Amino acid sequence: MASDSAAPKPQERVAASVRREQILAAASRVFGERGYYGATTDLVAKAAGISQPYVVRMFGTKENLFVEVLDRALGKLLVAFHAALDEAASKQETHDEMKTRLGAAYADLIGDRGILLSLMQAFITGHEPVIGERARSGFLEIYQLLRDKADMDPDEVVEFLAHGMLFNTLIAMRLVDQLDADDPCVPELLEHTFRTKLDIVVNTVTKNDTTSAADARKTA
Amino acid sequence: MASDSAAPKPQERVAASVRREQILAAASRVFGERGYYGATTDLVAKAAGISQPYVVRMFGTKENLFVEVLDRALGKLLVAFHAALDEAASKQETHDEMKTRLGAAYADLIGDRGILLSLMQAFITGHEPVIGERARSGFLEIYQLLRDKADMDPDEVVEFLAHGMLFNTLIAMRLVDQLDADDPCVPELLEHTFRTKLDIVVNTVTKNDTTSAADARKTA
DNA sequence: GTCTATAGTATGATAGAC
DNA sequence: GTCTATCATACTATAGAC
Repeated sequence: MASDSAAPKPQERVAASVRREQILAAASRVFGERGYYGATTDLVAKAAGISQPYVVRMFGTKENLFVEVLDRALGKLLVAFHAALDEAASKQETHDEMKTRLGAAYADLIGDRGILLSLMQAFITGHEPVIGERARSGFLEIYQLLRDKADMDPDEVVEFLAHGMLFNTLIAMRLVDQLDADDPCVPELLEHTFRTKLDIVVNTVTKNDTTSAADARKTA
Repeated sequence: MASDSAAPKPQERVAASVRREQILAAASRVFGERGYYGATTDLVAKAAGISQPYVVRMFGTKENLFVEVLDRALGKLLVAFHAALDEAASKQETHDEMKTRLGAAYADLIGDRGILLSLMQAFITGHEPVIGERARSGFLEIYQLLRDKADMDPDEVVEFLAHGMLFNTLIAMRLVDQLDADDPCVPELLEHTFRTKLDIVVNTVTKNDTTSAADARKTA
């Protein structure tokens, strides 16, 4: 109800590196919601509170902006997994404890819908030469990290990734927000997928949820 | 190399029901590749070999066309699963044999990239009121079919769905086409995901692959 | 570091002919 | 059943001022 508070018009001069991150965060939400083709540089600009030509000026092309959004998401994911593994190692946790920790790190990261959805959008854009290539190499990087640094065997990694993809889908579909639905299947499916009580699921998933991309559209 | 053979200009009068199916098939490919926002009615028209206003005339709005594409995909999926279950029942197969049969039916269906990708695009568009609602109810229908008619317990269903989502992602990402890549992880990941030898995977996945959406774009 | 103005193109949908 | 013509809007990217 707080008017258009999500995208305050800065209009002040800000260090390029700061502005860069603001734009990337806004672009994650817009690309996540509308996909590579459907997102517009103007929507990104509005979500970031700056002018459209400035977005283009800073990133050159829409394709390049998307690739940078993807790199940022993959980077955060790799950093989170490395941190979780280091933590598990330092505490001499068991293999299963480490896997739980990895799952928690993942759930925490994709609590940011922009990150989650822009990753999914990248995977679904595999036919674009530049984006597809980066998506594939990023996915393989994660596979290798889990197999080598987390010491999982291939079947274990596949299991882990498969559940991650189902997480992604349920959150993207917004089934998590449908708990009040009349269908008793919804809580059943969610509890069995997330293997934990529902209130924890909802808290984790809803925590970082931002709606700036939608705000920008309404404001437009 | 066969020029633009994929989208022959019909120009003849054809029964509306036939034209309808042609447009839906073309729209599946276009929406699958470019998403709901990024697809255009003109691209759909070109892929179907008819004029853009005729697409709008027949389906009213782009949103309605997308919903019909989604319904068609969900319908095919449900029919395929029901048929697989009936077949398994008539042959008095074991629970595990039935699950294998379901997996095969799924792999066969998503050999059509248009179906696979437009389903994924629908899931990722959960924030659109009409599309999101249909995507959620369709997903729940599949969940219930597996749990009740296939007699799986919730954890089994989740396991089945999770692997399906990983299938989807790997195919969408076009990792399957990257077997010649220098990275030995690719075949390893694919073999463990699809739990079968690679040549079977590739044959199944590549079988129905059409490129008409891409053709339409080049022709434009 | 950031803007306004704008060029050139593409968009969804309607009107109306055949 | 299918088209051409067209309106009003929106797109990416560039030019150039401050």
